Amino acid sequence: MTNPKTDPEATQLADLTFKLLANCQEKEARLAEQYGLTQAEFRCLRLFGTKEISNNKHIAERMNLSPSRLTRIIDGLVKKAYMTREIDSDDRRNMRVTLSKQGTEIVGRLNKSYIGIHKEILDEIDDTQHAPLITAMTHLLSALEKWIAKT
Amino acid sequence: MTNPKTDPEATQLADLTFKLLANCQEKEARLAEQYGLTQAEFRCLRLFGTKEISNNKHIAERMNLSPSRLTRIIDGLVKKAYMTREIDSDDRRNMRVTLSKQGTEIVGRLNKSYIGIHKEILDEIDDTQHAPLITAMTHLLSALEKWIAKT
DNA sequence: TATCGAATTTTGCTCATAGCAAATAATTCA
DNA sequence: TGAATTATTTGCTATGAGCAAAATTCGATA
Repeated sequence: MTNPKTDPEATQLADLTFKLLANCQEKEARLAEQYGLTQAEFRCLRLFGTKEISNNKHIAERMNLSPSRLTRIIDGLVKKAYMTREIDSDDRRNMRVTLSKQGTEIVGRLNKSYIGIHKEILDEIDDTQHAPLITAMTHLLSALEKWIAKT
Repeated sequence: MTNPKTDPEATQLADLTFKLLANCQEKEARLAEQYGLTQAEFRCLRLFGTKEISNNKHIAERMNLSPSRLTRIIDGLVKKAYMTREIDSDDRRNMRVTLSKQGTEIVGRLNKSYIGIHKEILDEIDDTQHAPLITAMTHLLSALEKWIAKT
């Protein structure tokens, strides 16, 4: 194993992810604002996608937030009429959370914008680099997930 | 130009950056906690590096935060004895912010850890993929910065 | 040189974000 | 049935962050 202190690749990667993090945060903040959403609401809607995820707790786990926090985020989305909340008749402890008509509509537009941004970004990069970029980042993501899991 | 609605590369990239963002945030949060720092303090120290950046306002701009917020972040770092703050004799309006001895020491350890994590991540990825990963991500970062600048 | 305007930091206030613990309601199991 | 468990919500509290005003200093100009 080489000396970690002077490993130039690891140093470069560290620098890249640090800067990417800041820039991606900025990107999401701007997009959320365009749609009149808070960042948490944005994340929640995008994570929700079109699939119906049953309960509060499940979404909270996926978003890495406490259930109580999630209650209030969904409060906001219900107030904005993007989501509806009703008692699950199979298990009356659960709240069945679903997208409203306006909800699916905005998620559609929002995903289109989000993808559009990445299309613009890809346009700035040489075509031959697209596939390597995707595979490289897929590897990076899975390695990162592994690192987080083992901590 | 192809149809953005169904562009599979842009869709994949969108998904990847969305997930990477969440995971990188988590990674930074854990590392900051290990060192008894808040995330803002962590970012500030890492951005500061070993170089001496003169004033409050300059750091605030780099960190994309308001000067008043920065004042309090540096308050914390001064309280933890990682930084010192003194009036700039050239322009007495400025506060000259510098790392203390313990500050340089912790920044060194912290950078080493940060790089170490990325070394662990690289270890999970095939050697031949390292260089492509770095170049691809460099392109991604510059394209992303360009997108943000033009918004 | 005296004064007015601009720049830098700090402080007080306010609001958003987020978790914890208690309360409530519903289910499961002994 | 009754005790333990699970899901959600509510009250409280702490932290994160910006805005506006105050204090200090600098610079330019009349």
